[in-house]
Amino acid sequence: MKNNTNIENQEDKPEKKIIFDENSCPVTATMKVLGGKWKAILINAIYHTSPARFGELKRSVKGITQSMLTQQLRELEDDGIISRKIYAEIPPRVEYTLTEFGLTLSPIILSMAKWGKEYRIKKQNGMKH
Amino acid sequence: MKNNTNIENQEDKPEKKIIFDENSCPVTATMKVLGGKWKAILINAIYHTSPARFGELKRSVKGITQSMLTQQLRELEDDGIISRKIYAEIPPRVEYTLTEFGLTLSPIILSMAKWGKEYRIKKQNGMKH
DNA sequence: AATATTAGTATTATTTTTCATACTTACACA
DNA sequence: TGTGTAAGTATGAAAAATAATACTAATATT
Repeated sequence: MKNNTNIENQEDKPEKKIIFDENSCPVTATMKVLGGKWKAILINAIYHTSPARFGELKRSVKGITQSMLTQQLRELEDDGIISRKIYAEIPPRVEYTLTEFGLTLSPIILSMAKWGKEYRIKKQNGMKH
Repeated sequence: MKNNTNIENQEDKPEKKIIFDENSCPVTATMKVLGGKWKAILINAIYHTSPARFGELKRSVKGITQSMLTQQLRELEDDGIISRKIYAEIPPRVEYTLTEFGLTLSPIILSMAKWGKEYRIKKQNGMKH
């Protein structure tokens, strides 16, 4: 009786047959909105500096390119997270704010910020596990 | 006084000069651990079926390939989120569980699951905003 | 008349992620 | 002797994400 193909084991550990599907997992759904290299930091930035102008975000979010910024802001807008207000001025002025729905992300953003800080500390201390 | 380059406006809306840096934003740090196509659903799956065997995950997480599964599990292990227990049996048996540190992700996972569900509803209803 | 300003767009490259496929190991069982 | 099993590795191809660069509009200021 050296291996696990015996009846005892098979009966002791029946397989749990829950299915996890990309298209129905609510955590994955959230990740589709917050995922990628820039969404989280952008939401965080707008959360802290709202209303945020385009150029202001371009300067404050280090490393982002103009085209990425435009693209990511559009996607967040399409997802109903932020709103875009255009002022009919020259040169143009556009202000971004979190929508009411976007603000419902707050618990996620806050818990992620908290966790991220502790993860940093753990990494600094050598990640002994 | 048609545009915003007048003194009044410049004084009314001074630029907030907070800097958001990829490498120091704690939200981005968390995203590096949870991001990508499979991490969130995997954590969720292990969270619900722990201890989870490799082949069990391969069958329950729909669409994931064997090599992706291996790779993502290794990264989660390297990040201290999950632990891998190998049983010296033939055929092999390997069980994955969330570590104590991995369990500290629970508030994030739970708030993301909750939000994801509401987002789905909003999308179904046509996303009027 | 030339230059600066803001918030973009368009296009092409490069990098990163993900996928598909074939291969491996050690033993049990037919 | 050959086949099945679980948990992988290795390799190259394809797809997706991100970056780099150049361009635009309308007006104000110099």
